[in-house]
Amino acid sequence: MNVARIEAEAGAALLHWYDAHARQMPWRVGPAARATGQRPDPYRVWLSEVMLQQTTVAAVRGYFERFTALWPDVLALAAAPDAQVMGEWAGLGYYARARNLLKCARAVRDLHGGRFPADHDALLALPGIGRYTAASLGAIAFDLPLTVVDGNVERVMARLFAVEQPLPGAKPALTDRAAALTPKLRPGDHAQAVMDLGATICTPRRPACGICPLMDLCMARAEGRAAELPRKLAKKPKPVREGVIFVGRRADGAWLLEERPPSGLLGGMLGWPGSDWLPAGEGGADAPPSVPPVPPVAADWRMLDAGLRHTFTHFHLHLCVQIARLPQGSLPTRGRFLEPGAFRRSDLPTVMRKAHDLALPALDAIEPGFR
DNA sequence: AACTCGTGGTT
DNA sequence: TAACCAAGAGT
Repeated sequence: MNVARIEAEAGAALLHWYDAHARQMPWRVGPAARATGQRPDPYRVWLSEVMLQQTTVAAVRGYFERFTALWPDVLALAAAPDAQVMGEWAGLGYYARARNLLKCARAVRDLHGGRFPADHDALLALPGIGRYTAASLGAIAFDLPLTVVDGNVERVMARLFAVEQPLPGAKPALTDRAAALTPKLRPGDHAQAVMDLGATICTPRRPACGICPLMDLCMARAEGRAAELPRKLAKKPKPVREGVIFVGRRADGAWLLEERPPSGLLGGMLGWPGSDWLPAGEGGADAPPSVPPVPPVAADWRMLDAGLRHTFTHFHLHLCVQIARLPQGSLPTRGRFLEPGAFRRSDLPTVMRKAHDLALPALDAIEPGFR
Protein backbone atom coordinates (compact mmCIF):
# COMPACT_ATOMS: atom_id res chain seq x y z
CA MET A 1 0.00 0.00 0.00
CA ASN A 2 1.28 3.45 -0.81
CA VAL A 3 0.35 7.00 0.06
CA ALA A 4 -0.53 8.03 -3.47
CA ARG A 5 -3.13 5.30 -3.86
CA ILE A 6 -4.70 6.07 -0.49
CA GLU A 7 -4.98 9.74 -1.37
CA ALA A 8 -6.48 8.84 -4.75
CA GLU A 9 -9.09 6.36 -3.50
CA ALA A 10 -9.93 6.93 0.16
CA GLY A 11 -12.08 10.03 -0.35
CA ALA A 12 -14.48 8.36 -2.77
CA ALA A 13 -14.62 5.18 -0.68
CA LEU A 14 -15.56 7.22 2.39
CA LEU A 15 -18.34 9.12 0.64
CA HIS A 16 -19.71 5.92 -0.86
CA TRP A 17 -19.80 4.34 2.58
CA TYR A 18 -21.35 7.46 4.12
CA ASP A 19 -24.16 7.48 1.55
CA ALA A 20 -25.26 4.10 2.90
CA HIS A 21 -24.30 4.31 6.58
CA ALA A 22 -24.58 7.94 7.72
CA ARG A 23 -25.82 8.24 11.30
CA GLN A 24 -28.97 10.28 11.74
CA MET A 25 -28.73 13.29 14.06
CA PRO A 26 -31.27 15.99 14.91
CA TRP A 27 -28.93 18.65 13.50
CA ARG A 28 -28.04 16.82 10.32
CA VAL A 29 -29.35 16.67 6.78
CA GLY A 30 -28.64 13.19 5.49
CA PRO A 31 -26.70 12.59 2.28
CA ALA A 32 -29.81 11.76 0.23
CA ALA A 33 -31.64 14.97 1.18
CA ARG A 34 -28.40 16.87 0.79
CA ALA A 35 -28.14 15.64 -2.79
CA THR A 36 -31.49 17.25 -3.54
CA GLY A 37 -30.11 20.62 -2.51
CA GLN A 38 -31.38 20.69 1.07
CA ARG A 39 -28.97 22.31 3.53
CA PRO A 40 -28.74 22.11 7.30
CA ASP A 41 -29.56 25.15 9.45
CA PRO A 42 -26.21 26.82 10.31
CA TYR A 43 -27.55 27.68 13.77
CA ARG A 44 -28.28 24.05 14.56
CA VAL A 45 -24.96 22.88 13.12
CA TRP A 46 -23.10 25.47 15.19
CA LEU A 47 -24.99 24.62 18.37
CA SER A 48 -24.35 20.90 17.91
CA GLU A 49 -20.66 21.41 17.11
CA VAL A 50 -20.10 23.47 20.25
CA MET A 51 -21.95 20.95 22.40
CA LEU A 52 -20.00 18.10 20.84
CA GLN A 53 -16.61 19.57 21.70
CA GLN A 54 -15.00 16.87 23.85
CA THR A 55 -18.47 15.48 24.50
CA THR A 56 -20.24 12.33 23.30
CA VAL A 57 -23.24 12.32 20.99
CA ALA A 58 -25.28 10.49 23.62
CA ALA A 59 -24.64 13.22 26.20
CA VAL A 60 -25.48 15.99 23.73
CA ARG A 61 -28.82 14.78 22.34
CA GLY A 62 -31.06 15.85 25.23
CA TYR A 63 -29.32 19.19 25.65
CA PHE A 64 -29.65 19.91 21.94
CA GLU A 65 -33.39 19.18 22.00
CA ARG A 66 -33.96 21.41 25.04
CA PHE A 67 -31.89 24.27 23.65
CA THR A 68 -33.57 24.27 20.26
CA ALA A 69 -37.02 24.02 21.85
CA LEU A 70 -36.29 27.03 24.07
CA TRP A 71 -34.35 28.98 21.44
CA PRO A 72 -35.19 27.95 17.86
CA ASP A 73 -32.80 30.40 16.23
CA VAL A 74 -29.71 32.45 16.96
CA LEU A 75 -31.66 35.65 17.63
CA ALA A 76 -33.76 33.92 20.28
CA LEU A 77 -30.64 32.58 21.94
CA ALA A 78 -28.94 35.97 21.76
CA ALA A 79 -31.88 37.47 23.67
CA ALA A 80 -31.86 34.83 26.41
CA PRO A 81 -30.85 35.71 29.98
CA ASP A 82 -27.33 34.52 30.86
CA ALA A 83 -28.48 32.66 33.97
CA GLN A 84 -31.08 30.66 32.05
CA VAL A 85 -28.56 29.58 29.42
CA MET A 86 -26.01 28.59 32.08
CA GLY A 87 -28.72 26.63 33.89
CA GLU A 88 -29.69 24.77 30.75
CA TRP A 89 -26.02 23.97 30.07
CA ALA A 90 -25.49 22.69 33.62
CA GLY A 91 -24.24 19.10 33.66
CA LEU A 92 -22.72 19.21 30.19
CA GLY A 93 -19.36 20.51 31.40
CA TYR A 94 -16.74 22.90 30.02
CA TYR A 95 -18.85 25.89 30.96
CA ALA A 96 -16.73 28.37 29.03
CA ARG A 97 -18.55 26.89 26.05
CA ALA A 98 -21.87 28.20 27.36
CA ARG A 99 -20.45 31.62 28.11
CA ASN A 100 -18.93 31.80 24.63
CA LEU A 101 -22.13 30.43 23.11
CA LEU A 102 -23.99 33.51 24.28
CA LYS A 103 -21.17 35.84 23.26
CA CYS A 104 -21.16 34.23 19.83
CA ALA A 105 -24.94 34.43 19.38
CA ARG A 106 -24.85 38.11 20.27
CA ALA A 107 -21.91 38.75 17.94
CA VAL A 108 -23.80 37.07 15.10
CA ARG A 109 -26.75 39.31 15.87
CA ASP A 110 -24.77 42.53 16.26
CA LEU A 111 -22.00 42.04 13.70
CA HIS A 112 -23.57 39.81 11.06
CA GLY A 113 -27.25 40.73 10.97
CA GLY A 114 -28.37 37.55 12.70
CA ARG A 115 -26.88 35.12 10.17
CA PHE A 116 -23.74 33.07 10.53
CA PRO A 117 -21.16 34.28 7.99
CA ALA A 118 -20.31 31.84 5.21
CA ASP A 119 -16.65 32.72 5.55
CA HIS A 120 -13.87 30.83 7.27
CA ASP A 121 -12.03 33.81 8.77
CA ALA A 122 -15.25 35.44 9.95
CA LEU A 123 -16.33 32.21 11.65
CA LEU A 124 -12.92 31.79 13.25
CA ALA A 125 -13.18 35.28 14.72
CA LEU A 126 -16.36 34.44 16.67
CA PRO A 127 -16.18 33.53 20.38
CA GLY A 128 -15.91 29.81 21.06
CA ILE A 129 -15.28 28.97 17.41
CA GLY A 130 -11.77 27.65 16.94
CA ARG A 131 -10.01 25.78 14.14
CA TYR A 132 -12.17 22.68 14.33
CA THR A 133 -15.58 24.36 14.67
CA ALA A 134 -14.86 26.98 11.99
CA ALA A 135 -13.93 24.25 9.55
CA SER A 136 -16.80 21.91 10.37
CA LEU A 137 -19.43 24.66 10.35
CA GLY A 138 -18.04 26.09 7.12
CA ALA A 139 -17.91 22.71 5.42
CA ILE A 140 -21.18 21.24 6.71
CA ALA A 141 -23.41 24.33 6.59
CA PHE A 142 -21.82 26.30 3.74
CA ASP A 143 -19.99 23.76 1.55
CA LEU A 144 -16.71 25.56 2.04
CA PRO A 145 -13.80 23.26 1.06
CA LEU A 146 -12.22 23.28 4.52
CA THR A 147 -10.28 20.51 6.21
CA VAL A 148 -11.90 19.36 9.44
CA VAL A 149 -9.55 17.88 12.03
CA ASP A 150 -10.94 16.48 15.26
CA GLY A 151 -10.06 13.48 17.38
CA ASN A 152 -11.78 11.11 14.95
CA VAL A 153 -9.91 12.51 11.96
CA GLU A 154 -6.61 12.29 13.81
CA ARG A 155 -7.25 8.65 14.67
CA VAL A 156 -8.38 7.66 11.16
CA MET A 157 -5.43 9.43 9.52
CA ALA A 158 -2.90 7.98 11.96
CA ARG A 159 -4.12 4.48 11.10
CA LEU A 160 -4.70 4.96 7.38
CA PHE A 161 -1.15 6.27 6.93
CA ALA A 162 0.43 4.38 9.86
CA VAL A 163 1.74 7.53 11.50
CA GLU A 164 4.01 6.50 14.39
CA GLN A 165 4.70 9.93 15.86
CA PRO A 166 2.67 10.41 19.06
CA LEU A 167 0.06 13.10 19.62
CA PRO A 168 -0.04 15.97 20.13
CA GLY A 169 3.19 16.37 18.16
CA ALA A 170 1.76 14.48 15.20
CA LYS A 171 -1.12 16.92 14.77
CA PRO A 172 0.43 18.97 11.91
CA ALA A 173 1.32 15.82 9.96
CA LEU A 174 -2.16 14.38 10.49
CA THR A 175 -3.72 17.66 9.39
CA ASP A 176 -1.69 17.50 6.17
CA ARG A 177 -2.93 13.95 5.55
CA ALA A 178 -6.52 15.01 6.17
CA ALA A 179 -6.18 17.99 3.84
CA ALA A 180 -4.98 15.75 1.01
CA LEU A 181 -8.15 13.66 1.36
CA THR A 182 -10.65 16.51 1.56
CA PRO A 183 -12.73 16.73 -1.64
CA LYS A 184 -13.75 20.05 -3.18
CA LEU A 185 -17.22 18.77 -3.99
CA ARG A 186 -18.76 17.46 -0.73
CA PRO A 187 -16.45 18.68 2.04
CA GLY A 188 -19.21 18.60 4.68
CA ASP A 189 -20.30 15.06 3.94
CA HIS A 190 -16.66 14.05 3.81
CA ALA A 191 -16.04 15.49 7.28
CA GLN A 192 -19.10 13.78 8.69
CA ALA A 193 -18.11 10.54 6.98
CA VAL A 194 -14.71 10.49 8.72
CA MET A 195 -16.36 11.29 12.04
CA ASP A 196 -18.96 8.55 11.60
CA LEU A 197 -16.24 6.10 10.63
CA GLY A 198 -14.23 7.07 13.70
CA ALA A 199 -17.26 6.78 15.96
CA THR A 200 -18.60 3.45 14.69
CA ILE A 201 -15.79 1.48 13.04
CA CYS A 202 -12.38 3.09 13.49
CA THR A 203 -12.94 3.29 17.23
CA PRO A 204 -10.23 4.02 19.80
CA ARG A 205 -10.08 0.63 21.53
CA ARG A 206 -11.16 -2.22 19.27
CA PRO A 207 -11.51 -0.99 15.68
CA ALA A 208 -13.79 -3.11 13.48
CA CYS A 209 -11.30 -3.35 10.65
CA GLY A 210 -13.12 -6.34 9.15
CA ILE A 211 -16.06 -4.18 8.06
CA CYS A 212 -14.16 -0.96 7.34
CA PRO A 213 -14.69 0.66 3.92
CA LEU A 214 -10.99 1.57 3.96
CA MET A 215 -9.68 -1.87 4.92
CA ASP A 216 -7.91 -2.39 1.60
CA LEU A 217 -6.20 0.99 1.85
CA CYS A 218 -5.26 1.16 5.53
CA MET A 219 -1.52 0.90 6.22
CA ALA A 220 -1.92 0.19 9.92
CA ARG A 221 -4.39 -2.60 9.27
CA ALA A 222 -2.01 -4.16 6.78
CA GLU A 223 0.51 -4.36 9.58
CA GLY A 224 -2.07 -5.44 12.18
CA ARG A 225 -1.35 -2.38 14.30
CA ALA A 226 -4.51 -0.30 13.91
CA ALA A 227 -5.46 -0.62 17.57
CA GLU A 228 -2.06 0.73 18.65
CA LEU A 229 -2.49 4.01 16.77
CA PRO A 230 -2.54 6.90 17.25
CA ARG A 231 0.18 6.86 19.90
CA LYS A 232 -0.22 9.40 22.66
CA LEU A 233 2.18 10.89 25.16
CA ALA A 234 1.56 9.83 28.73
CA LYS A 235 -0.63 12.17 30.72
CA LYS A 236 0.32 13.71 34.01
CA PRO A 237 -1.26 12.19 37.13
CA LYS A 238 -4.13 14.08 38.74
CA PRO A 239 -3.44 15.60 42.16
CA VAL A 240 -6.04 15.65 44.92
CA ARG A 241 -7.57 18.89 46.17
CA GLU A 242 -9.73 19.33 49.25
CA GLY A 243 -12.35 21.76 50.42
CA VAL A 244 -15.51 22.34 52.41
CA ILE A 245 -18.92 23.24 51.02
CA PHE A 246 -21.95 24.66 52.84
CA VAL A 247 -25.44 23.55 51.88
CA GLY A 248 -27.97 25.66 53.78
CA ARG A 249 -31.76 25.67 53.61
CA ARG A 250 -34.17 28.17 55.10
CA ALA A 251 -37.38 27.11 56.83
CA ASP A 252 -39.42 28.17 53.78
CA GLY A 253 -37.34 25.85 51.62
CA ALA A 254 -35.10 28.53 50.07
CA TRP A 255 -31.52 27.42 49.34
CA LEU A 256 -28.44 29.55 49.96
CA LEU A 257 -26.55 29.58 46.67
CA GLU A 258 -24.07 31.83 44.92
CA GLU A 259 -23.14 32.59 41.37
CA ARG A 260 -19.52 31.66 40.85
CA PRO A 261 -17.03 34.16 39.37
CA PRO A 262 -17.48 34.63 35.61
CA SER A 263 -14.27 32.84 34.63
CA GLY A 264 -12.27 29.85 35.81
CA LEU A 265 -13.54 26.53 37.11
CA LEU A 266 -17.36 26.29 36.88
CA GLY A 267 -17.27 29.99 35.98
CA GLY A 268 -20.66 31.67 35.86
CA MET A 269 -22.43 28.64 37.31
CA LEU A 270 -24.60 28.34 40.39
CA GLY A 271 -22.97 26.65 43.36
CA TRP A 272 -22.90 26.24 47.12
CA PRO A 273 -20.66 28.64 49.02
CA GLY A 274 -17.51 27.06 50.36
CA SER A 275 -13.78 27.18 50.89
CA ASP A 276 -11.19 27.30 48.17
CA TRP A 277 -10.19 23.90 46.80
CA LEU A 278 -6.52 23.51 47.66
CA PRO A 279 -3.97 20.74 47.14
CA ALA A 280 -4.36 18.04 49.78
CA GLY A 281 -2.33 18.83 52.89
CA GLU A 282 1.08 17.35 53.59
CA GLY A 283 0.34 16.63 57.24
CA GLY A 284 -1.34 13.26 56.81
CA ALA A 285 -4.05 11.89 54.59
CA ASP A 286 -7.23 13.45 55.94
CA ALA A 287 -5.83 16.00 58.31
CA PRO A 288 -8.23 18.87 59.07
CA PRO A 289 -7.44 22.16 57.34
CA SER A 290 -5.14 24.47 59.29
CA VAL A 291 -7.52 27.37 58.73
CA PRO A 292 -11.19 26.47 59.36
CA PRO A 293 -13.43 27.44 56.45
CA VAL A 294 -15.71 30.45 56.88
CA PRO A 295 -19.45 29.70 56.59
CA PRO A 296 -21.53 32.04 54.42
CA VAL A 297 -23.82 32.80 57.35
CA ALA A 298 -23.77 32.12 61.09
CA ALA A 299 -25.74 28.97 61.89
CA ASP A 300 -25.54 25.59 63.55
CA TRP A 301 -23.49 23.98 60.77
CA ARG A 302 -23.07 20.21 61.01
CA MET A 303 -20.51 18.19 59.13
CA LEU A 304 -21.94 15.23 57.23
CA ASP A 305 -20.19 11.94 57.92
CA ALA A 306 -20.05 11.04 54.27
CA GLY A 307 -17.78 13.18 52.11
CA LEU A 308 -18.04 13.77 48.41
CA ARG A 309 -15.64 12.89 45.64
CA HIS A 310 -15.57 14.31 42.17
CA THR A 311 -13.02 14.28 39.38
CA PHE A 312 -12.39 17.25 37.14
CA THR A 313 -10.19 17.37 34.06
CA HIS A 314 -6.98 17.90 35.96
CA PHE A 315 -7.58 17.06 39.62
CA HIS A 316 -9.56 14.87 42.00
CA LEU A 317 -11.67 16.74 44.52
CA HIS A 318 -12.53 15.59 48.05
CA LEU A 319 -15.22 17.74 49.62
CA CYS A 320 -16.58 17.82 53.16
CA VAL A 321 -20.24 18.83 53.19
CA GLN A 322 -21.69 20.92 56.01
CA ILE A 323 -25.42 21.49 56.36
CA ALA A 324 -27.60 23.81 58.38
CA ARG A 325 -31.18 24.88 58.76
CA LEU A 326 -31.12 28.68 58.44
CA PRO A 327 -33.42 31.09 60.30
CA GLN A 328 -35.93 33.03 58.25
CA GLY A 329 -34.17 36.36 58.77
CA SER A 330 -30.66 35.16 57.92
CA LEU A 331 -28.39 37.73 56.30
CA PRO A 332 -25.63 35.81 54.54
CA THR A 333 -22.21 37.33 53.82
CA ARG A 334 -22.02 35.32 50.62
CA GLY A 335 -24.62 34.16 48.11
CA ARG A 336 -28.36 34.67 48.06
CA PHE A 337 -31.47 32.68 48.79
CA LEU A 338 -33.29 30.94 45.95
CA GLU A 339 -36.87 30.11 46.83
CA PRO A 340 -38.13 26.62 46.00
CA GLY A 341 -39.94 27.91 42.91
CA ALA A 342 -36.75 29.49 41.59
CA PHE A 343 -34.48 26.53 42.33
CA ARG A 344 -33.94 23.60 40.01
CA ARG A 345 -31.44 20.88 40.85
CA SER A 346 -30.77 20.62 37.13
CA ASP A 347 -29.40 24.19 37.09
CA LEU A 348 -26.41 23.00 39.14
CA PRO A 349 -23.17 21.63 37.73
CA THR A 350 -22.64 17.98 38.58
CA VAL A 351 -20.38 18.42 41.59
CA MET A 352 -22.94 20.77 43.14
CA ARG A 353 -25.74 18.30 42.41
CA LYS A 354 -23.77 15.67 44.32
CA ALA A 355 -23.56 17.99 47.34
CA HIS A 356 -27.28 18.71 47.08
CA ASP A 357 -28.13 15.02 46.95
CA LEU A 358 -26.03 14.30 50.03
CA ALA A 359 -27.44 17.22 51.99
CA LEU A 360 -31.13 16.87 51.15
CA PRO A 361 -31.97 13.78 53.24
CA ALA A 362 -29.84 15.04 56.13
CA LEU A 363 -31.66 18.39 56.13
CA ASP A 364 -35.01 16.65 56.00
CA ALA A 365 -33.90 14.65 59.04
CA ILE A 366 -33.07 17.82 60.98
CA GLU A 367 -36.39 19.34 60.00
CA PRO A 368 -38.95 16.53 59.77
CA GLY A 369 -42.22 18.33 59.15
CA PHE A 370 -40.89 20.54 56.41
CA ARG A 371 -43.42 21.23 53.65
C1' DA B 1 3.65 25.71 24.16
C1' DA B 2 1.69 24.12 27.98
C1' DC B 3 -2.03 24.52 30.93
C1' DT B 4 -6.90 25.13 32.20
C1' DC B 5 -11.37 23.65 31.71
C1' DG B 6 -16.38 18.75 33.08
C1' DT B 7 -18.66 14.91 32.63
C1' DG B 8 -20.47 10.17 31.91
C1' DG B 9 -19.59 5.91 29.77
C1' DT B 10 -16.30 2.10 28.92
C1' DT B 11 -12.70 -1.03 29.95
C1' DT C 1 -11.72 0.45 40.04
C1' DA C 2 -8.77 3.65 38.36
C1' DA C 3 -7.69 5.09 33.93
C1' DC C 4 -8.98 6.19 29.65
C1' DC C 5 -11.73 8.41 26.42
C1' DA C 6 -15.09 11.92 23.45
C1' DA C 7 -16.97 16.34 17.17
C1' DG C 8 -11.58 21.63 21.38
C1' DA C 9 -11.08 26.58 22.75
C1' DG C 10 -8.79 30.13 25.17
C1' DT C 11 -4.88 31.92 27.22
